[in-house]
Amino acid sequence: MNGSAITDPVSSLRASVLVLARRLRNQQGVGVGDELSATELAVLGRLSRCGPMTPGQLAKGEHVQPPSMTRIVERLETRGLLARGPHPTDGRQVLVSRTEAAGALVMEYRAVRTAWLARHLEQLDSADQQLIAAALPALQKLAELA
Amino acid sequence: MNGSAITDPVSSLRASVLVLARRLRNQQGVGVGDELSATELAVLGRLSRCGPMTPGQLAKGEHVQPPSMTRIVERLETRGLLARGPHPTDGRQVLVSRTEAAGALVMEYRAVRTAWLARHLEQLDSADQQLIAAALPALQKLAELA
DNA sequence: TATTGTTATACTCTATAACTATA
DNA sequence: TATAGTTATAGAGTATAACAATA
Repeated sequence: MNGSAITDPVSSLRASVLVLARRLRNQQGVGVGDELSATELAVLGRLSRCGPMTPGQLAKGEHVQPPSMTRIVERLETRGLLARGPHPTDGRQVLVSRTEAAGALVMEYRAVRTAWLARHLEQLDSADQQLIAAALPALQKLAELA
Repeated sequence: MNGSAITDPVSSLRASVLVLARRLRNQQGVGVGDELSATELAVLGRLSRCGPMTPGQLAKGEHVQPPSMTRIVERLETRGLLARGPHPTDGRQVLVSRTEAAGALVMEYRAVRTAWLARHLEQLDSADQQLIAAALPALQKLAELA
């Protein structure tokens, strides 16, 4: 009657992503001593993957505003998980890099959270698991689009 | 070198979901007069799809805690978008239902936000679009798992 | 005694606007 | 004058703990 007995695909994607993200956020810091938010973990992960970057690049990558990234970087620096250094050629910019201490912590966290998500993925039948796995690169592209 | 040049699938899913959700949240209320948050829209949408429900059922569905749902329901009631009524057989429970005013608003919002997401989906090549579409039911199941 | 919902409180995440410093 | 980053401020979203009412 209302036209959404079957929700349209885009709405379905939106709803699923919102719920999943909420659960991922609340799932954090289960057994690991130091608390690390979802975004903080994402930033450390990005630094691990891509090497030192400027706060601006990090902000673009995570799609947050620059002041938000300043905050995140600040907190991580306080905890000794990343270091701020000068940019070689541009005095305005800053180079943020992950510390060694962060390496171990990221691995620990990733294991815990990945386990949580993996546990849920395992509850799907293998066809569904494969569909999700197949769509991952596309989802990643979608998340990174301008 | 660090073992995550290729991020593992589960981490990739987590990262993409987090970024997408952030963007979906910030994308809200673009041209529509009344402001409606992502979760509020999700609740109204759920009521549209499933008919009147108790706050507890809504909380379970959206995977938020009961007090959070109380808040959301409160705000929506204040704006005349839903109504609280007595439960027919259990005096403790409450039946929440969408008002007619909400119907039009939901459609309007859905159009705006769906358009945003659709615009981004269109930037992917059609193979990627199909992969995402194919994975949607599985993602929905994943979001709904206990 | 268990369950449903609410109230009270606090914290995290993120944004916008204004400011500083360098290019 | 434009750009990178930061500071200051505010608001949205959600949680946990304690409480009330009904089963």
